[in-house]
Amino acid sequence: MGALQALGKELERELNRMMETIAGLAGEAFNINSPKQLAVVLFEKLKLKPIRKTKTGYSTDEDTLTQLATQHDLPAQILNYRSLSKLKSTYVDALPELVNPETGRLHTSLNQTVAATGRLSSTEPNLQNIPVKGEYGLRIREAFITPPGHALICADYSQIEPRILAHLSQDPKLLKVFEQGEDIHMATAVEIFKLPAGQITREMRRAAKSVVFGIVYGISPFGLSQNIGVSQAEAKQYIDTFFERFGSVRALMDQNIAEGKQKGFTTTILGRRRPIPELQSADPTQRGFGERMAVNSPIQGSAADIIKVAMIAVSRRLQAELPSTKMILQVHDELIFETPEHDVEKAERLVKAEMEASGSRLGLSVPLKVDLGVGSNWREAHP
DNA sequence: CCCTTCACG
DNA sequence: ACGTACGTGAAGGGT
Repeated sequence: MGALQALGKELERELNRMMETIAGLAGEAFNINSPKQLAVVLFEKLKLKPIRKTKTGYSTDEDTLTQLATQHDLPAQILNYRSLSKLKSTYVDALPELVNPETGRLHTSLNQTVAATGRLSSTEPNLQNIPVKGEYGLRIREAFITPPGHALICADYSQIEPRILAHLSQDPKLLKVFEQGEDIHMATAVEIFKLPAGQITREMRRAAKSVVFGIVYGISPFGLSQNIGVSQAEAKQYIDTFFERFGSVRALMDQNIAEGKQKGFTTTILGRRRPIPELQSADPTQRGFGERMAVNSPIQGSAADIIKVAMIAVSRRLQAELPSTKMILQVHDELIFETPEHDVEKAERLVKAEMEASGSRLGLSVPLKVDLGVGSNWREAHP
């Protein structure tokens, strides 16, 4: 974690430079970390158009500032400042303080009874939200290193939630995509844009990816339109076409909502229940929340079931066959191991095999696929 | 202590 | 007309 001290100094200098630029653009110095003070500068002093309100005032969140960036130079600078400030306070400054003096390592707590869907959660520190994007994010990951002679192995499930969607819905087209090892987002794009694969652009594939995410989250035309920056009408068209082409998915969503309403809870493939009282609410907004939870919980929760089954199987076999290889973290769809260098190849094979086998153990009708990465730090090891 | 924001899957 | 994509945890501001 010594690397983080140096990074902290660098970020401090960078943040100070940005603070001056921002004060110049704003015409005054103010606390950039205060949404309230920022709102005064943006919406009263500079007279920019507010996008939407929060409970306490005008929003200055990322989405808002991105839109305001077309009117003025300040919002983009604020966004830059915010992202660096976040990394510095939450990770670069905080993590070294939490290193255990006895072991010289970070030890998280994994909570099994917090997340309503059955996922684990991680606290003090949360090691499930360590940055993974951007120059500084990657440098934070580089600070997570192995002892000499050891390596990290990262193993993550590829597209686990869409695979579960295919299994739960038994949609013939989705099942075929995964059985044949096709690209789910390309296949979705082909369907919703009604074009051959050769004519699908990167933009179209990206939009299709958002549609799949949207389905898993309990989609609305508004949410999708916001996410991919098209009109609500266009977003609605994508969704309608998706359901036209993947009819069993709509049937699954309807069934999850109806059953949740009737029983008061939803269920995962291992029988874990999530109560959803909102489904019985008279308030349409609350009911909407409930319906999205009813769609998402069986999917997110079944993914949690699968990785937990895999963790038990992997840990059993490691103890018996490669006792020096340790499972050190779970991040929802990925497992991270520390292993002596001479065991890397055996450990990789064992981990991949057991993680992929947990799908068939639970009777999944689609294959699971695990990607592997190896390295001496967390950045290198990330697949 | 609540609110807002933002890091991850 | 209104609010509107799922699940978390941590930091900082402000009351």
